Amino acid sequence: MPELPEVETTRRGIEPHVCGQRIDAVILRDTRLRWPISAEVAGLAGRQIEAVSRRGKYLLMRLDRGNLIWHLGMSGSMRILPVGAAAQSHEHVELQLANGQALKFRDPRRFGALLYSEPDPLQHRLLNRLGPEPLGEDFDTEYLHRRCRQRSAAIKNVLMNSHIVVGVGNIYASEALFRAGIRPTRAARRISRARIAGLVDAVREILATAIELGGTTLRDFTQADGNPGYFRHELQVYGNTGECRICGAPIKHVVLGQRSSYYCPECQS
DNA sequence: ATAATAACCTGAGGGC
DNA sequence: TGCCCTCAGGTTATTA
Repeated sequence: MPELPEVETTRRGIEPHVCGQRIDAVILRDTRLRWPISAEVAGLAGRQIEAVSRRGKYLLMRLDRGNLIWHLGMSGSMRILPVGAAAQSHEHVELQLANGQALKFRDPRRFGALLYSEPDPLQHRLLNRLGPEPLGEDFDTEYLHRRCRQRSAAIKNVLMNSHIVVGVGNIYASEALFRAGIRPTRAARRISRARIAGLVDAVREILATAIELGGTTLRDFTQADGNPGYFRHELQVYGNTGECRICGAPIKHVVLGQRSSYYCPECQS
């Protein structure tokens, strides 16, 4: 479920509650995530959480010794609730903190992950080859144009490739391409530099706005306080089985790289 | 190296 | 009500 805006929303939601807190207890109800949760995680009681950051769709917690690397997968979410609150279904991990609050990780499909890394988590094999942050300076026209230049793959698949740029998932890829006026099926190498420039702007604007609105809630995503994200109301094409909000043409639905994709055949070429 | 495909898992919703 | 099917915000591993 969560793309960059949802992960950033989660980060901002939990940070004030967990930063500087000692972990009193770790409760592992189900360790069968994308990768099994290692025994080291079970022994983290007594450590202190010093910082919560994000790299792409990964949430990183720096402890006084070691680091936690979280991924929300397709259906993961985090909540802050008082210690003792009844556990929901699929609430696989709970960190009970010295302030009486608990960080709860819920993930019905278990595509998420919780990894422990003693060294710098950015050097972890899952993170060390990620592309630039879309809201950072390294993601610019020159960069994206270079990465697209030789590629015959559809631009939407390129945008969703975390080794090219992180954080852009199925919803925001469709929305950014609509905003940029580019069909998701277009071969990346067939897009002019000028239109790539527009795409870079579109990606940045869409993601920034989505963060401001607390992400997109379609089904089960919630912010850490339980509220939904409100970007859903801003969606132009994703999940739109009706007409283009700009020109009225019927929105097209195609499958690209096994993922549903939506575009306006009039506004996007 | 790049591109396409299968795989991981549960739940919701539609059709019958 | 219940069964069967399809689909869902992600990513890795495997194969051409």
